Amino acid sequence: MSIYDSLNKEQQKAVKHDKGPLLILAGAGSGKTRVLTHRIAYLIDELNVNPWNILALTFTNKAANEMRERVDKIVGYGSENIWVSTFHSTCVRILRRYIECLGYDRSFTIYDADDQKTLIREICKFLEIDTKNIKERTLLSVISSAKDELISPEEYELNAQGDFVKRKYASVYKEYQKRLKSNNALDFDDLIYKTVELFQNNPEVLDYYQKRFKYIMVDEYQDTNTAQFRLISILASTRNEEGEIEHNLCVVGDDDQSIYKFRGANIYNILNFEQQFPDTKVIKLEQNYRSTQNILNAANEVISNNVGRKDKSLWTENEEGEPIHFTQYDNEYEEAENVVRDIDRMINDDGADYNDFAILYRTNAQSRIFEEKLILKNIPYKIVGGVNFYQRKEVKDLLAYLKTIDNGLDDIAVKRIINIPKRGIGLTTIDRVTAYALNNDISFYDALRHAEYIPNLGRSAGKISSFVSLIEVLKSHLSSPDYSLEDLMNEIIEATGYVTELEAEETEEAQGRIDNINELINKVVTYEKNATEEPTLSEFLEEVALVADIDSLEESNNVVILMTLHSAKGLEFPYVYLCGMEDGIFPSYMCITSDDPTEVEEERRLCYVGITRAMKKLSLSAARQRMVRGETQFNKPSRFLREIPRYLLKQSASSLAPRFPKNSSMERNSFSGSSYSNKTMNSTLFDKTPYQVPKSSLHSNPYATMPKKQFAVTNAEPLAYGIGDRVSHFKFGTGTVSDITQGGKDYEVTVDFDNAGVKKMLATFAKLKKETN
DNA sequence: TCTGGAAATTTTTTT
DNA sequence: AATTTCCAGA
Repeated sequence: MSIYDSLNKEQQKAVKHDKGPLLILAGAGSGKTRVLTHRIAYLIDELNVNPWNILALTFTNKAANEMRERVDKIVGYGSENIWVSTFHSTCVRILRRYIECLGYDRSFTIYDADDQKTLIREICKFLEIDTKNIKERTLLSVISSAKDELISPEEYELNAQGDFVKRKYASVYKEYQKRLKSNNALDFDDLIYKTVELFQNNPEVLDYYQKRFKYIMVDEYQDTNTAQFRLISILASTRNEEGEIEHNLCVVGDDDQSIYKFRGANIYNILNFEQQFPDTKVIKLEQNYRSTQNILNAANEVISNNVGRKDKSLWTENEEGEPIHFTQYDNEYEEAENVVRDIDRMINDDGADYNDFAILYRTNAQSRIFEEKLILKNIPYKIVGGVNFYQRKEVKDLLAYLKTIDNGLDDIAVKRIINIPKRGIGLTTIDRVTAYALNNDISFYDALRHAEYIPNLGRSAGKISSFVSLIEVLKSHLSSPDYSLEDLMNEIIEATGYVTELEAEETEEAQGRIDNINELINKVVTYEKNATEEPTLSEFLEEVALVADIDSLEESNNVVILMTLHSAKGLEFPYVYLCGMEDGIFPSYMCITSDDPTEVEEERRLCYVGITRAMKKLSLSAARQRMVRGETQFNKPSRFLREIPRYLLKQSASSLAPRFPKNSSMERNSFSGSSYSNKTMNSTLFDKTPYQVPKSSLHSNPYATMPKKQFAVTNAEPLAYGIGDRVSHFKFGTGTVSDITQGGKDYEVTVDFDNAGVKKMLATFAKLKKETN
């Protein structure tokens, strides 16, 4: 049997595509990652493509790691040479090698949103811009969009001629870019922008990567922005032996799941792909292996209200399943309490696991109430998103020390820690040093080193010089051979008394901060242990800069997951609670009041994403009354609820106050009223309730039934070896089988190889032979 | 230079 | 409601 037999017809077509541009329109749950990984395997095993010539791009580390893991399992040989990584890491890797061509130093640092804001604030002060009139975040978003569109500061300035405000923006953008460069720093957008610039200005560098990446694959293509599009298209324009331009570019995406417009994503990248790349082959994957028919029908109906989308419709062989539940509660507390109670009941009565559940919402702020109720019920949970670990004050402080040691040009980092802990170096002193640095065209840190020559510093000069010598001592220790990054971290904590100070506080909050610091030390240790080459401070800081919150989500953790709809993309859960379904919350107030109708369409796509996360049961809820930023709001049920056909919905009465919106019959369930009538308990929102709850397999583990359906293939033959047996692999040599588990259609075998370490692989592809002696 | 309390501000989503 | 910024006083 072949590994491709388990794929459906369309999936096979995509996998077996040879050369030229390929657009795979993959609906939610249609097995796109399977297609991507199998296509990589096919290229290598059947078309003899060198693994070294393959580049696979994703948006999150999580997606990249998953793809890497799955590719490792099915590709026979050389899978470690395939370049699987995120856009941002890929660009960093390229820039670390060649950024000197652009006049930056190779040890550049990466600025996060916080650093950007600090920098913008400094610039506003410098250019005497009143931040009451022009907000920092406006400036940041203007600059970010410009970079996403590959518009340089000079070009922006040219286009801003007649417009006073735009000219201001232009001056800030110009200064911002100038300072980033003198700080030897790049922001997130720069990573892409500068790589494109590098390729455009240095044909020999471009040529190298074009020859290397002969086959390029892009996941979540609908989320790419203009800069990323340019990056991909330049890279993918290679010449074949006959000297013709060839685009061996395979993109996978779903225009209906494009939800990152605010981040610069350009939906026309996917909508116009066929025009951009003539001779594109288009393959649609419409069979869904994830959800019940009811869930898919609801999703299809909702998304059909959008115009200007590629026509497609998901279908499934799965059962009809439960109806979609909707409950309107009196307020957000009741909503949270009942959702949590429902989860608790299903865990106790139906044998569901914690990680079968996801609570999804539009904004991070909605998570808190759920968190409180989960704690009350003693249910383990994890909140994805919100304040990232690396954004915590204590973590940022310590990282700023590391950055200062690593790249003395990073003024933002130096200024952050110069008075942490308190050294009696205040704003006045910092301003004087900054002015000196500016006048002499040196970095802030270099100015500190010359503190004795700076006028009017007074007693501060001595304080500064002791700070400088602290940093210099740490630097010199780091350059000695036996000194690890862990040692450096500990010495920083020791020298600054950071933890001691927190311990003295004796509060729970301080203890939490100490825990975070210990966690950071763990990350350093893990990094050093796993580093493939000599661990460096730069590389550690880079790894830290590019993590997303979703990356740390381990499927093995048996906890209830709480996150925003945005974070949920790409994931699936048996039971999904989609909360806060109210006009003004979801869709958001901003987009309802906007005169741009495409904004509601983007929210609708977000709704589509949310609905299609659910495998077995989807529960929707809304609150009549909700406190938002200290103000009580009375919201109507979301307009998206009206777009779900009533026969798919089952409305339950909220536990305390069984009240229903007024005109609840005749037209397609209209939730128009903000006043309520006193209908009886038994009435529903709709004029008929034809729904019968099917006797579905609620009690069984959903993961056990789904994958079997997905791969309708007979089980693999019994294995010729068992746990403890000695086996041999054509590449990894001999080893001992340490574990065998039944996964889907195949056995997953864990082998502890004598020379290659522990590997997990699928029995069918591993072709292990039992050692007879 | 540092502190605490009052006042202002939050506008979705995030690699 | 919660967080950040502002400002007077020590």
